[in-house]
Amino acid sequence: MTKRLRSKTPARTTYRHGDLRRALLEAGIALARAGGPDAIVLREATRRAGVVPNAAYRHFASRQDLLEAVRSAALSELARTMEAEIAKMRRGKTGAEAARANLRAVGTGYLRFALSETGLFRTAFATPEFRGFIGDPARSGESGLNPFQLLSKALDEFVETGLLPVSRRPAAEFLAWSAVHGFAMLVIDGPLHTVPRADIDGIGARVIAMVEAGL
Amino acid sequence: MTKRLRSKTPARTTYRHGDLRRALLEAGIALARAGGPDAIVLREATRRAGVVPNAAYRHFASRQDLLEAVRSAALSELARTMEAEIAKMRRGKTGAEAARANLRAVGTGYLRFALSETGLFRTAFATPEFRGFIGDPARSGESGLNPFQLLSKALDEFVETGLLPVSRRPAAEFLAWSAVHGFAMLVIDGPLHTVPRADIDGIGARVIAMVEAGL
DNA sequence: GCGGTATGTATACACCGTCCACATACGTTA
DNA sequence: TAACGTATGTGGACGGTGTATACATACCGC
Repeated sequence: MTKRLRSKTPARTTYRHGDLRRALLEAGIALARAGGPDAIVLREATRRAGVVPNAAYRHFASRQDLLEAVRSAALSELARTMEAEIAKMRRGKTGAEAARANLRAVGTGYLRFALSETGLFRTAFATPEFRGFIGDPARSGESGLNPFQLLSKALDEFVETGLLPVSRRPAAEFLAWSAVHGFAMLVIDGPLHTVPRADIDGIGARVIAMVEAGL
Repeated sequence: MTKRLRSKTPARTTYRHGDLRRALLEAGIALARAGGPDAIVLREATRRAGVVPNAAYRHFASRQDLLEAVRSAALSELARTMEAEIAKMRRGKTGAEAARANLRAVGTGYLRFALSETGLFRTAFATPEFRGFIGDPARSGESGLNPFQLLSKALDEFVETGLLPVSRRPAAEFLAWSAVHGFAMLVIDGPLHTVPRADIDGIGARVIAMVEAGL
């Protein structure tokens, strides 16, 4: 377990930092990106900000509090990745065709983020603190919707275009989410970990197809 | 974060312990059961075994190594829970009906374990070390099959009884597993965390139905 | 009965999160 | 403009962790 911990900003001329909270948050995000939630270590974040360990406590109540802030940022970035995928896949489609493309985009965007930003993705789901998950602007994308809400919207459209009977709409989010989230987990640190990316994409597409067919 | 760490066996009359490896493993299992993978702390395990911290290194190369051993035990117990569910649900059924019951039992057994032994379940999937997952007797139930193999067998039966076309058999494990595993995750430390158990069981049944319909 | 090896002990190190007391600079108000 | 209160960063300490290295003890095969 070799650790290579170095300061980005070893010495500061001013006594005050300027924007330490943001600096710590960004250090935390960088750590999470590289190593997941466990890699977010307070002392290292302060080191990178060029500040003494305890300075962090002026801006975050605890390590957990910093982690929570990083988590919000990760969820927000996830939402943006999903939005980008939606915009791309939906182009030029209408009605049921658009609804299908939309739901697929939600799934593939989710997986794209999970597989490319593994550390942040794992951080985003590293704690049971989901209270306030719905409707927190800090966790949303540019549309103002968080990942969960993007999925909900896609499913609403499924009902509107007659692809899903109203009777099966309730809790449908969780069916779809379960499949895609579980798949991501199995790839990230499960039995699919060593499978080549091309195969992963193929199986991922089948997972999304399963959701469409089985919802 | 109050910690109540006490020795089970504070003083030993003999210099040798007798079966320290087992004692450490069982302490590790107890810790994991109560608090998940992060709760497995080497020093506490040795404390419970009534032994000095470094004694652990005679039996486990590192904390990670102990964690790995606990993980195997957890997977084994998961397999046994699934086997019990299979035996229960399959009773008196044959052919396609038995195959369906079998697959459902695999899913519900998995969920039963995930929701009742949360700490062990989270430990079972706490690391990307899935090399050797398939076919390790230490991770199997009484049938000699591990959780993955139990699922595979259930899907084979789906093909044999004509419930699933051979063309869609490859990698079907991962589709089914994704859905159920993801659902478990969303319940354990996701947005379904606060939903009452009765509702969870209902949605869980729909997840399994989705798999059957969409496979 | 002896010697080697397996097992447990003692001591120490670096790292972590966090508490407390202190120092410095900034903003407000007189 | 000077004084002061408050926000922010520092210094030092404590108990916790995993783990390395050197030493002590007991068991086992000859």
